[in-house]
Amino acid sequence: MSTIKDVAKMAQVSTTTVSRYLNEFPNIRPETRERIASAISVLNYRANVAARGLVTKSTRTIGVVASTDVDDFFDNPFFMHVLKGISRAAVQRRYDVLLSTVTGKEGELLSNWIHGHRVDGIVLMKSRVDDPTLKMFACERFPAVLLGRPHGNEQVDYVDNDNVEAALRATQYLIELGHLDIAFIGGSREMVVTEDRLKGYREALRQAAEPVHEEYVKVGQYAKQTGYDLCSQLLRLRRPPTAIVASDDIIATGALQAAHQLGCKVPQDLSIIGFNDIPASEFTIPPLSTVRVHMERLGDGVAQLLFDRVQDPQQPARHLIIKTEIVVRNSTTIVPRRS
Amino acid sequence: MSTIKDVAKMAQVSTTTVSRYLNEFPNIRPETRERIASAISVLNYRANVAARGLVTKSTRTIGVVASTDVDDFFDNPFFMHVLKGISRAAVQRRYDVLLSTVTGKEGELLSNWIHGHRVDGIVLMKSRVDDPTLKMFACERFPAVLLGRPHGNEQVDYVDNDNVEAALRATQYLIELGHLDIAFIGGSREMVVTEDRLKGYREALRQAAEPVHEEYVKVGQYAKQTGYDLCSQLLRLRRPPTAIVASDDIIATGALQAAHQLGCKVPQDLSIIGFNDIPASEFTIPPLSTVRVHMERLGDGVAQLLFDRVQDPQQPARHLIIKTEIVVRNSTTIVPRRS
DNA sequence: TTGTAGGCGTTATCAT
DNA sequence: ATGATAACGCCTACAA
Repeated sequence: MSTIKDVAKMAQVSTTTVSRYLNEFPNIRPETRERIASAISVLNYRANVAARGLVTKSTRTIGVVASTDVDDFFDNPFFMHVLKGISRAAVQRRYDVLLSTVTGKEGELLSNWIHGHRVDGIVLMKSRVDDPTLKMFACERFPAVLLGRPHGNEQVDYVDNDNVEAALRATQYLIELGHLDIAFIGGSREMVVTEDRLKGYREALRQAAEPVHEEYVKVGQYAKQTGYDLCSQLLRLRRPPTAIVASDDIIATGALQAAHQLGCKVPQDLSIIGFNDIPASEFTIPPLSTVRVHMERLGDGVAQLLFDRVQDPQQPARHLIIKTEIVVRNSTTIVPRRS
Repeated sequence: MSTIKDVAKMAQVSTTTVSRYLNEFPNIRPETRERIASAISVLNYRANVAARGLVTKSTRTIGVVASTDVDDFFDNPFFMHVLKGISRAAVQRRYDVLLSTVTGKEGELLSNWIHGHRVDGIVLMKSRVDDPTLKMFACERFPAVLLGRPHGNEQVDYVDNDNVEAALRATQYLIELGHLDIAFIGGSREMVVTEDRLKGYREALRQAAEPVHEEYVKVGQYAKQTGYDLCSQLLRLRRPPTAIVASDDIIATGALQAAHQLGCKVPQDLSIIGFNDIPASEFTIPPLSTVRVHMERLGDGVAQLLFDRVQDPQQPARHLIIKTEIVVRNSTTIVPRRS
């Protein structure tokens, strides 16, 4: 493995000049430039990232940390699409992406990355209601962007959907179809996104002057199994709901399966609307009505904000809200006659 | 940001001792140990990765490069599940994962990562039939593992499915159902995986003494659109096939859609079998028969081989073949009567 | 058990 | 337009 010294020696110049060449300084004689270029190509030289980072204090790397269970992360197309947006944006700017999923001790990971100068900035995926890591960022003044929104009014950059509004509209849509017994199933209430969507759901009911039946509100994890379990429970209720708002397509998918197995026909007996519009939603049985959240745009936005902040760490916090829209497919219809 | 010197000063010891503490050397007086520990915690110190890497020549990072289109990568659950396996294995060993998707100039990326000492080892996802990057690894003797298999007999570690065998069995299964007009649709023939599965398909036909109709063999990209397009083409043939082997569930999904739109009933009019058994395959209309490839195990295997090689770069090349199995759902049935 | 000093490969500061 | 030299923060002989 050759170093800058080897190149300098072969090109018969000082390491300084080689360094200048590498960093595209203007004032180098074309002749010297030539010699350096050919030396580099002969030696197949590439700058040592560690050495460079040590002095420049920059890594040209951004970290992406998903504070979720590994399965919930990789199995959920939502995250993968956001990740795609981030990755694409990073490649464009010639940055690398460091990826990590940790549950529990994300604090330690972040400490290592931040204080260990491992990354120039961090994307934090999914915020919890009471997120200690968020406080870290605030204290550290380290470039970071949140996917989702903070629960309090912390000064962090973030990109989020209009979740409250979206859930409100989704529920209203069901109400307009004549549904009154509408249930809500979601992931952990520790996630802000769950709270927000639940809030929109409640608000729609309130505006329609309908009561919220607490046995209609159930949560678990952001996984298919949760959808399956909760839907089963709902359908076994004395008075089962005629419609369900699922706070994630993955969950809706599980609900679909449960309904099917319990002989409950969707949408005739039960309407289901999901969230995200993952590709699979188009192919479920029946195709799933859902709230489209523009996953890649979220990723783009997150990357955009992050790189801006890396460049100017002092600027005031910025927020980006991506509008959603309801996609009506075949899992929702007008309310059935009560038997 | 504090350095090892700050810690040393505060703990009233030399940096050497602190370094020893960090690297868990045995001979440190409990008393000193205490002082160092508390200094670290007060200063919230973490070792600078660049500085450490500069001297140790290790990064505790593995690189994952997908030499595919960004969309084909992130949209395909196959890759995401493999990535999950890798990520999990890396976390266990306290390694970080650097992720990159590049099309075209993967050579430059790999050069930078390898010669720039950016990673300790590399996972290369998907091998092309004539892959120059593979030759690079061979020359560089850099720790690397291939997901898929090399086309020639290059000396590289790799993990792969028994693709030829699997496609053979899948096709045989269709033949046993009475099908004779069996088509094959797949991704690019530049990928070894496509060639292997095509080979198994041909072999099954050969063993059954059936001719291979070349108009029944069609390829495109590993994307849903390809499945849609190719299936449409096949169904418009003078004599359309009664069954299709799709070399990826994503492609099969597109085929399903095309059949549906053209009024061709699956499986009554057309049997389709896919590859991979992605989660969505269970929920397509109808649920997809497919070849299960144990995606996460592939990821585990890749990581296992890679870390072994990082530890001992000299050992001879190893290969891991993960057995597949056919999962029969509802997209395949006995051959229909020819009208 | 602990400390001193040199070096890892690069960039930055001053010179020339 | 180019060089000499001193950091950057850590580890590792070697010494005590």
